[in-house]
Amino acid sequence: MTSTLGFAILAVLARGDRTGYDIAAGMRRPIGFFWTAGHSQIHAELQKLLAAGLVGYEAEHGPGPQDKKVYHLTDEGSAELRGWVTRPPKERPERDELVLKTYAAWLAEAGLVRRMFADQLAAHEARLAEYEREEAAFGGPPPFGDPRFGNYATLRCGLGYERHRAEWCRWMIDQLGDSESL
Amino acid sequence: MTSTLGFAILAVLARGDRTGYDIAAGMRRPIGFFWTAGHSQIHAELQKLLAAGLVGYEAEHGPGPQDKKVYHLTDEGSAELRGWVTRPPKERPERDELVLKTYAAWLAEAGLVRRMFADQLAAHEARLAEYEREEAAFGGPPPFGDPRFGNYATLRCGLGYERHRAEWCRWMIDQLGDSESL
DNA sequence: CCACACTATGTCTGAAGTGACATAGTCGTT
DNA sequence: AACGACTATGTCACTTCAGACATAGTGTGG
Repeated sequence: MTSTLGFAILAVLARGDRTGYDIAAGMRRPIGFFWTAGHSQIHAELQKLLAAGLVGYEAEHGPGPQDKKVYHLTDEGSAELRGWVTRPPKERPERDELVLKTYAAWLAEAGLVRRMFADQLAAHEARLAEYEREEAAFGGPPPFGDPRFGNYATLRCGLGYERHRAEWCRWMIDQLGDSESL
Repeated sequence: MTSTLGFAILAVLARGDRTGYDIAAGMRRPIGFFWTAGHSQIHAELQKLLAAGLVGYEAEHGPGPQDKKVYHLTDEGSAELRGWVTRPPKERPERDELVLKTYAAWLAEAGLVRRMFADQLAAHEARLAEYEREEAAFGGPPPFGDPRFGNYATLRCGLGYERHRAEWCRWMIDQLGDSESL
């Protein structure tokens, strides 16, 4: 009964051996914009994966009170991951604070709501520009089977998401527009 | 220190008095596609809101061992909600299982991945059709200040999201396309 | 030579969220 | 008259997650 976080870790390890620290660093945004976790969670999860025999590690001398542990996938871990990839994802409930605020926006002053959406729009446009730069660095999609295909495909998703979100913000600002106050 | 769930409840109550049961029912998808919660969580949260003086209730005789409690916003609750609406939302980390699977998709058979995306696409198209029917029922956006503005604006967001998602699924299927297997 | 940032592992507390269990009245159907 | 669906409130156990605390070596810059 590996959790989704467990599979996220396995997915990272499938691309190369890493320490818990490296996994956590790789999951910090904006690099890993589809799953995040603090290092405390990752260390705990690694111990579960270890107990389940899905990962192993080589201890090396490193900084800190404990040895540095370089984790790798076992054959069982690799098989588990491969099986998981094509199983239909379970629906996660949407929990979006901005949309919730929008639901209640009719209670507030139009000018303040407009300002909030303008800030959101700016943030989305900044991220969009960043993703577009990243996309340009790929010269088109890598072939399926290349690990970089995964990076490119998730980037495409992020790109589409930011565009949708920015467009919605613009629509909201339009709706609120021409309200005298700001 | 009201939680976001607390504000979700206040936002629902701002539109009319309701029992805990009604709030939970209203938050079941697909009606409330921006925040969901089980009834157990809602009853617990209502007690916190009550202790904080943000809501009150009238007990009526109803089914079950306890009285039925019809909750309403207090003036403090209304003020709290109004203040919260235009405060910038805190960034929630994205946690998207399908995107995570995509990141690891290079490990799996193209045919199986394609099948998974075809299923996802079908689900998005079904929801899109449903939202489009709902949108048609509005004859254009209600004016800001009308509670129905909130419903329409969130619907627009959902519409944009489903379109973006469906497009991305189509792109993925295209990438995997012409692979012999299925 | 000292301070600071970075690498690196881990524990603990508490909040948030999920699903099962418990209880019981009303209303419509068979 | 019995059965099931719906209304209605609540508890409990469990998992997930976030953030603080604890410890300590290495490398860089002033």
